Amino acid sequence: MRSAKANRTYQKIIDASMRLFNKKGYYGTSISDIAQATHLTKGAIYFHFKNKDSLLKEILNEYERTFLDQLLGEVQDLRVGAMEKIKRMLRFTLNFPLRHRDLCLCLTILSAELYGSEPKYEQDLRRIYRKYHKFVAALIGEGKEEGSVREDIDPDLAALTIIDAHEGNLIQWMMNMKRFKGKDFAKSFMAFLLNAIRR
Amino acid sequence: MRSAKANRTYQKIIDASMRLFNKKGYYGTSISDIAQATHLTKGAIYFHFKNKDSLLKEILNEYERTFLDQLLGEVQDLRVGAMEKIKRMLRFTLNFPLRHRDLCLCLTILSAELYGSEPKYEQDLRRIYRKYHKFVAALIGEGKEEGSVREDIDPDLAALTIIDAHEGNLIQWMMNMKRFKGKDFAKSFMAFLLNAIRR
Amino acid sequence: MRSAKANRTYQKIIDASMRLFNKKGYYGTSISDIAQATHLTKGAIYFHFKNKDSLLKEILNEYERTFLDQLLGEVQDLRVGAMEKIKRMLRFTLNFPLRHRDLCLCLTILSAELYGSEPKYEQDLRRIYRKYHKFVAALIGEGKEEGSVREDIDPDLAALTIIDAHEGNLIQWMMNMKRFKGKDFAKSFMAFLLNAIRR
Amino acid sequence: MRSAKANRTYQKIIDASMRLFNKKGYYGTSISDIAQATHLTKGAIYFHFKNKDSLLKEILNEYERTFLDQLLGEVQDLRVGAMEKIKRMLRFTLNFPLRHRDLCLCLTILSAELYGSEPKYEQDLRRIYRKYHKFVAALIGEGKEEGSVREDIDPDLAALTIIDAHEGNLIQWMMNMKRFKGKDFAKSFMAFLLNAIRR
DNA sequence: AATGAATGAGAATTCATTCAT
DNA sequence: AATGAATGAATTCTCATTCAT
Repeated sequence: MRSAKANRTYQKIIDASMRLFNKKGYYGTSISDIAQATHLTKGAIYFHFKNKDSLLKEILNEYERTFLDQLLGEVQDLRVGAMEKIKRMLRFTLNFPLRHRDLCLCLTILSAELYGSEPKYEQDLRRIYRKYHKFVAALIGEGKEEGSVREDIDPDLAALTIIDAHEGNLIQWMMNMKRFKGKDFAKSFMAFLLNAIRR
Repeated sequence: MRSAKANRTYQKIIDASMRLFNKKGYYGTSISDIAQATHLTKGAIYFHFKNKDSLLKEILNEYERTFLDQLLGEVQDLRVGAMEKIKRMLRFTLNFPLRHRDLCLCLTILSAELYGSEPKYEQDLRRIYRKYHKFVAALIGEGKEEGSVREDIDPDLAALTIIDAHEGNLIQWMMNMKRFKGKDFAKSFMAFLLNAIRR
Repeated sequence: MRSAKANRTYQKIIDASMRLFNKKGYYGTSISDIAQATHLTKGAIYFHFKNKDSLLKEILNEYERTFLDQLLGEVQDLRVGAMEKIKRMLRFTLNFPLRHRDLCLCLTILSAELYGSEPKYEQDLRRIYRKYHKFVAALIGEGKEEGSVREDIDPDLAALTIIDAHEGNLIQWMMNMKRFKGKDFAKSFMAFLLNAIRR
Repeated sequence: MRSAKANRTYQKIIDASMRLFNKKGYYGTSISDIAQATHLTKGAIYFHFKNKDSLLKEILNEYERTFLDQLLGEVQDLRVGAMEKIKRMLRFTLNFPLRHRDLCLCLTILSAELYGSEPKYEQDLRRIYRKYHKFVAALIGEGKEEGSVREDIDPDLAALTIIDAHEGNLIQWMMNMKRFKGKDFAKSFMAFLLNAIRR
């Protein structure tokens, strides 16, 4: 059982790392950078994390816990129609970056930077995306059966497209942060997607 | 005026760099890697490129020339309706990665990896995206005037969404290359976007 | 506050650097050379010094502290005549290289090698020489007022000449180390200079 | 027999090299720098000079020819008293840098930078200085016999001191170029030296 | 007489990681 | 729980030199 102090330090390191990974990328961020940002020494960081990799994996885990598992928990077992679930899913997905900006950008950036680079990261990333994709595709499938989603939509490909769009959205949002407000962005985006699939 | 031999070597370096940046990211790729991949020495790379930065900038330039300028050239002055232009724009955009896979992925990866990291790249990236965005937004605007695009669509945000989606699409495509064919992906994606905006 | 161990290592690096700079010049000496000479790794050198430049600057500082400030401290406020001060100044100056051989040669070599090359060093070198020159010129001025120094001597130019002579002396001493003893050299040199200015 | 054009290029390279060695030192100057300064390619430089070493040696030779041999030729066989010869020697020596600034500084800088660094340069430098020293010492010896030079002067050490002073003088002159005029400098210096040895 | 492409060794510097304290 | 010193391998980049043309 870790002490409260240790826990605080641990989270401080995670938070600083996310911010730095967003700003400078994974390879662009050194342990020294993280040490400086947390007012700790490099040694201290190695006390809390086995190595740079494990820092990354913890961030991926945090994403899975706070985004994916949360999303599934909130939507999956609702006793409402499929289209309503889809709307809630989109709302959750689009609101998430507003509350967890760093975590969210971090995942997007890391997937672009690390995907393909080394199998050790690939596996984790793939697992997360598969889980996400499977869930979205299932919802769209339900929608088709229910008749609220257009017939010519392939659930697999549509799910992929929605996730893609959301990913790219984050990248563009990051690049245009000063020009558009997150709320407007999210609203326009949601309407856009609903138009696309709704019968 | 560069000699034919120099030109060949130059392009060989650019090509290998794109492939490597895609696979391992910009920071993850060393000049040594590029030297090995091209069967040249590190010194030879530095004969053709001032430094690693300029290698990157040349790739960005190449993207601007082969994708953006080409797209603008082909679509802008057509004597057809706005919706037809939008369709051609989407077709060009979606076909492009099939013919220029490395260049295209490279841009996506680099924008995610480098954006925000260092102002020197930011400027170039921003310039390219602005140009792209301005063009797409103008087309959608034309479509609204013409009456072929839904009235509740904001051209600026919709353009952004289309570009986003396309970006994210590439990331996902990269991660799912083995599961879906590029052609199917593109087709599904195009239908999706047209549904979203068409009146 | 640096630990005792760090201080020892720090000084070991400074000492080795001076010896190597004397033997091979600043540009001729690599960090690898210094690492080998100190039985440390290159990384360890960079732990103690930001870069090669700062190593150099520390040596210049050390010269200022151990030679110039010491000299000023010992001579400036003596309650004796100007000519006596001049003699003591010369004695101090001429004895200094016998006790601080490396430091002294190092300064001479670095000034010849680096002067004009890069403004970053120029500033420091100039500061040190100005301070030295100002002090010597003042002493000679006092001597003139006192009547013990020839009237046709211009303090500024004479000070410069004395400093020059001393500098050149070191270069030649270095080149003739085996032929002349430092003591004889210094003695002859002192007589020479006194003859030159004494009324 | 080299063509006129080749000779011109050759000299252009030598001149540029001297200027650059003065400004950035021997190790600080690259063949690329020289190529740029001469508007030639590196290859062209290697056509005229075997390597960087031989460039240096040619400069040392030029110094020996234009300074030393000239000085000996002008003074050695004069049918005048020793003190007069000494005066002429000093005048020649002190005027030389005014007419051959680059060559002169070059020698000083190279001796400081290279002496001790590598035997191959040491030899040449030592030869030149020995020849110079031998000549000056002989003159002072003659002066003593003639009775115009103080009895307590040791010719060997005095010669060394004069050469030293002149060397250091150049370094200081270089560092103070803007503050003192060469002419004044030389005059003050000559008076200084004559005072020192004259009976 | 000169160019331009390329080599290969070595330079400065960074950085993940270790470990005694 | 954390520090500070050190390692060693990798990285970007420079540079003297070569050689076919």
